[in-house]
Amino acid sequence: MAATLRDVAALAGVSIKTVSNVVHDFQHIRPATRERVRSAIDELGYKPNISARSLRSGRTGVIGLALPELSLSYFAELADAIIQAAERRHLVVLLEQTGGGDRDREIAMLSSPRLQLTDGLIFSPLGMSTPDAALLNVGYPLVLLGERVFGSPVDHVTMHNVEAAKAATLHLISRGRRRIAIIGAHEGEVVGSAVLRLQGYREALAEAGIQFDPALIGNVGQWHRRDGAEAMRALIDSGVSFDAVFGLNDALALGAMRVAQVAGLRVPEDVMFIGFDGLDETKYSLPTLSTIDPGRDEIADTAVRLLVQRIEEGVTPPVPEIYLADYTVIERESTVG
Amino acid sequence: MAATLRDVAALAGVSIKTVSNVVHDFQHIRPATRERVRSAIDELGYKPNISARSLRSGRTGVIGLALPELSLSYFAELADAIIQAAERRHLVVLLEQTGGGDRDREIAMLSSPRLQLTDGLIFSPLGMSTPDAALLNVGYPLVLLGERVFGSPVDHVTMHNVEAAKAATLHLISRGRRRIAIIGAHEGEVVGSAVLRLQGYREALAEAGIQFDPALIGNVGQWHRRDGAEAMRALIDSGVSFDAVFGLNDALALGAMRVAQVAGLRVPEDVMFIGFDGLDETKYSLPTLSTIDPGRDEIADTAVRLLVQRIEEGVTPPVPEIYLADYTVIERESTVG
DNA sequence: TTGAAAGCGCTAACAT
DNA sequence: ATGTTAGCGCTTTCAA
Repeated sequence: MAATLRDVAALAGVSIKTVSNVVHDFQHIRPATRERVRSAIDELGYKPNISARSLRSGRTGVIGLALPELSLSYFAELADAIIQAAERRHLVVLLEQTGGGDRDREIAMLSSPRLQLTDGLIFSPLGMSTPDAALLNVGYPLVLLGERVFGSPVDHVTMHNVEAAKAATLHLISRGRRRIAIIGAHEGEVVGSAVLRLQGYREALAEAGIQFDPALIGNVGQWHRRDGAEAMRALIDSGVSFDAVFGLNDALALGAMRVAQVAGLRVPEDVMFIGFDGLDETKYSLPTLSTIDPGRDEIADTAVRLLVQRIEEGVTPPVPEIYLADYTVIERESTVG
Repeated sequence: MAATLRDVAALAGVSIKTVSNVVHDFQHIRPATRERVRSAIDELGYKPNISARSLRSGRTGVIGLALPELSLSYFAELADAIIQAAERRHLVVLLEQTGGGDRDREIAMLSSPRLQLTDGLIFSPLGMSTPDAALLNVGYPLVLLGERVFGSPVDHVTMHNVEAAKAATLHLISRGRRRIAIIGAHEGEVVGSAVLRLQGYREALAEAGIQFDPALIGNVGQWHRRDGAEAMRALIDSGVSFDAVFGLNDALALGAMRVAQVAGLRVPEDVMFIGFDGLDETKYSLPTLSTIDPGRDEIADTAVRLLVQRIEEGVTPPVPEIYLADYTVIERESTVG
């Protein structure tokens, strides 16, 4: 059986309060006492019982992270960053997967009893959308990620999607490209990353005085590498001419770039490619892929910081904070020259 | 403030024991009573306090998962599978990253107080090795993954590395290839996946009567896509002739295949490729990559099952169980023809 | 079939 | 500077 405060107190010949004081590094402890307690702790291998502590204090030191699925590299890297950010604040992360955009599962997760021993939740939905905003009014600290839900009553950490997509497009334009294809549009959607990034693309075209050509828009189902490959194949087969491709995320761009090369197109000479997400993988592709770093570490760090803040305040604030991370255009071989 | 058992009991006009009985679906409750309690629970939105429950019962319903880093796709997919397997058993997963093979951090993690509120741990080391086996004799239920540590006193779930690598090599041989290059050897290492898989390769060659040629062995530092690309470049530059490549993991194979294609080699006509891990990504590469499915879901499921078993037994068994998952050769475009 | 009550290990208010 | 003590919300004997 594990040692308790009481055991340590008995061995050190003091009260449990004194032991507790030592454990918590309180003032006003005689050095000799502290020493005696310390060695008793070591001798018994005492470790505080977190369940008891959190029953008492109402805090567990655990935060929840709910995201679609780790098999999607973007979310794996996001989880990586969030776990590291949490660790810096001495928090540990309980990870739940909601599946690839299943709205009902996402909503159910918000009231899952499994989150009971969590002090708060960082939530990255993929299926919910703005009309569901009110559902985020849960009774515990919650920080929202992503671009599916806006106007919710909780803190929201997201990125400058429109501006970043515009910057990506302008980057291609600055390289002299005018026939810029899009890979990854979601036909008919009105919310989410695809819509925002497509908007950024159109703004860039408008600014450069290039006419928008619907024939250059490649629609996809999901945002996996395969979808990018398929869309690229369709684009090539359609016979439309293009000299650059903006993949709305890196997986799409990588899949598309692959197909283009196999079809005999040279990158970047014939076609330039840029992606979006700043995946680690883009550093290792051939050629290396230009992309938008959406500030993942900053997003992770801010999300944890805001969550901790809300946890410590104890009450949901009247005005939720919206944080937009800085983005960076990362120029690599796929757009050089 | 959240409702407690006491609140529910008061509203339903019964004792807390009765409420507890209803919550736990015990027998011998008059239907009318049950109903009254049920509606009180609904009315108050009662949810059991897990901290209190686990203080009392000694269980939290949380298991720990410690692995190197989610940025490595293999571990992201493993985590995905383990979280799903845990969910099936109504367990939730607390995820810790030990970093990319940092032995000291791995060892420190084993006695981390952050694991306190965990019923047990699934541990996948990358830096520790067999001499450290005794360190796994921790005081709580532990299941070991991977091929870094053998002979430890705990349950171990791993795979038929040698046999699977042999099967991969034989697959290439059965396709008529004789000059099979290896990408991913770790020079000088005596423990771990690289050693075992290289052994399988050599056994296959021996069985087929093909002489081992050290010039075909590509050494790498890590097992990332980039390392595979670099090793491939070196191999091509060396001028050695080869008609097939066995990447010791999928990332290596993908990186290598890329370089080979850019160098003008046709896959599979000139060079066949096979990887190892069964990453989701191998389904979407061009060409799709043959690989070894090491039974990831089976590994995940077994690890969770064994852990639950140990948690329920309460004591470490005298004889640890070693479970070897089944592997499958997945034949794709990169080895067809 | 239900109730009363002890106590899991800890924190913190209060006492000395 | 240190000790005493009342609960946090739950599970679980034991009793009724």
